[in-house]
Amino acid sequence: MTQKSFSQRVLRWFDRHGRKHLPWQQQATPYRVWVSEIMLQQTQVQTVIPYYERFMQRFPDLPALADAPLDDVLHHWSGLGYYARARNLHLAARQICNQHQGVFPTDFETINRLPGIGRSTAGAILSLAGGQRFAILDGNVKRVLARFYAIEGWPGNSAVLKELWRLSEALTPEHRVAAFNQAMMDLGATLCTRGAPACERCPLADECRARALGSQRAFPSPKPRRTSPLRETHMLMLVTANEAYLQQRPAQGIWGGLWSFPQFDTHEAMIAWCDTRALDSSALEAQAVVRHTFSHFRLDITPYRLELKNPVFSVMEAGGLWYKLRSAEAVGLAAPVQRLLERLQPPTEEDIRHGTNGELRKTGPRSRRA
DNA sequence: AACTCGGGGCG
DNA sequence: CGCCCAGAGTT
Repeated sequence: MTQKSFSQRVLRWFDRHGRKHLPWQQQATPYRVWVSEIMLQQTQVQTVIPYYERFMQRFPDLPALADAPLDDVLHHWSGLGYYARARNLHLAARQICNQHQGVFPTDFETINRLPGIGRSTAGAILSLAGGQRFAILDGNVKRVLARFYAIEGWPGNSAVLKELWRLSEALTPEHRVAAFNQAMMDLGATLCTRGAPACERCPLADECRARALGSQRAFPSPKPRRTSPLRETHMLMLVTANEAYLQQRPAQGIWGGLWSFPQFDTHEAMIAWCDTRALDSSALEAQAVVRHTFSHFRLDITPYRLELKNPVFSVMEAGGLWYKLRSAEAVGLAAPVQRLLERLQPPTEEDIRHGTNGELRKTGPRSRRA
């Protein structure tokens, strides 16, 4: 598709369906666009709007922002997160007032050097507020372009990023740049969404390569995860001669609905749990760490054994059971829990004769949902 | 519970 | 240059 055809389609769509009544689109001065762009880097439009209104009421122009104490700026930012951006905003406002007599620069390089403003934000300010022909490349535009051209690779990779910038530059029209850039962001934010793109309403759909491949969601490629993060947990193995105490995990999340030992982030939390149930936490015996690997992270489990004479009623609560070690109960067990249960199983004389280690090994429950 | 976002800062 | 980070919202 030619640049002209691409931008015509996008602009035509914008005229019919684009957003034209956002607060920063009214009196789109460089200052107002700048503040909106910084807020929108971290938060979606609907959330930003009330913050933006309050911010503009308090800091209506560049001098108002530059003259304000940082604390006041942070106060108006609180709840948005990413407070370093508010600091940069304030710092840049002071720089503009000191070095440019309070007039927002209209030169790309000058704007690009201000703290917190990079290539995309500089382009957005100059195009949306001044109509200058500069391309942008925020997350929305990256997604639209990566799909339309089926660009392989993660956009954090410099070669991929360079290619996306090249495409964005090449597609940016000479005229109506503000509408075009706003339209590209709107397309990404409202139609070409990450999870369920509404291709049937997209003006580019019939030439979109990702759509032709039927794999819109594969673009842009996700960030490659090399070393999965290592997490830690502590499991309490409350055992009698024949039983172990298990709890059913919440239906949602890791090991949803499966049975597991009581689990704690810290050893201290485990001790506190024992103490409130009149269990002798000084008798806890730490066992060898078990490493379990998930698709996205590794989990180091530190098991602690606490031997009891009899099943103790005081630990019982909703979603708990005393698991009979020698009977294959029909409950789903998290994989590492099953391994730990096997270890708990004292070998019978028969096991010793046959060189096996307990009946769970032969007939133990599989990970079937309870 | 993982992923996302643009820019800054690090080695 | 490649990698990680801030942090609240989204999926």
